[in-house]
Amino acid sequence: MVVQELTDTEVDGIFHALSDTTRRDIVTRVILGEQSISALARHYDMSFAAVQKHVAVLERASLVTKERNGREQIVRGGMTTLRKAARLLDAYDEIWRQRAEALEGILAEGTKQIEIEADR
Amino acid sequence: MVVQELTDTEVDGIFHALSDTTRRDIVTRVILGEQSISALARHYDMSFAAVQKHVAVLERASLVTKERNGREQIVRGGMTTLRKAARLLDAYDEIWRQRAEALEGILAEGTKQIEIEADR
DNA sequence: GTAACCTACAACCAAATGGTTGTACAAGAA
DNA sequence: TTCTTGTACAACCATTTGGTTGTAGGTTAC
Repeated sequence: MVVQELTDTEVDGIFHALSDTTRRDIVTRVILGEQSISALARHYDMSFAAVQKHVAVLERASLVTKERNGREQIVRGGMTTLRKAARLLDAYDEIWRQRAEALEGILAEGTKQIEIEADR
Repeated sequence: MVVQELTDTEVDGIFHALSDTTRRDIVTRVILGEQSISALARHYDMSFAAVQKHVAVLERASLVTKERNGREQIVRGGMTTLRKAARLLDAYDEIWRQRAEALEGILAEGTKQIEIEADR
């Protein structure tokens, strides 16, 4: 499925980035208000370096951006990417509904036998 | 963030399951029409066992269900879980919009200085 | 019956993941 | 200047991941 100018690899990265509770929590915090990495790190029971790595994963997926401000690195939310992921999942729902409608149509016809992509 | 009767571990599993191109493709195929595992396997350049493992990952995340029919194992889409994931991502967008509105309100006030969860 | 097919599962492997500690360096504060 | 803070990055480690092959058992077809 091709949706919204995102490559498969990019989508892989987005969902991988979101597959960790700590990283999702970081996303929540930065969209509520940008934070320095060390400010973020104080919230978690792990080393600064570990949090730094989590932020790097999110940054690679364009879910957050970093911007240096003096000695601090400010992390902000990359909402467009998050929205793209949301719309991607909506697309599955869309396919599902279309298929449901198609099936209703077939049942309404009653006579024709249509094999839907059986492929076996 | 707590959303929709899903534990952190479950959400981890859902996003992890979706972080692989082959697995997303399997989801697409089964919501278009349920398929046996071997029928799915023919589409990919990897062993049957590898596809079996991918299906197992999706099943653990409740993104698909399996039902035996004779010697075949029929894979179907678990759309409710997919919808929950979509709504979860929508929730981030919701937070983002609320925050944007709050910031507008602050700017409109003009006089007060409000520190939003700076935490440093 | 035998043969072919579909599935399950174990064992194995290389690579990636998620954490750690340690070192180094720049920017602010005292 | 010196001290502290914030960051970057390398090295290391245990575990997980994503693939393989091989073996075994249950169905269906002939």
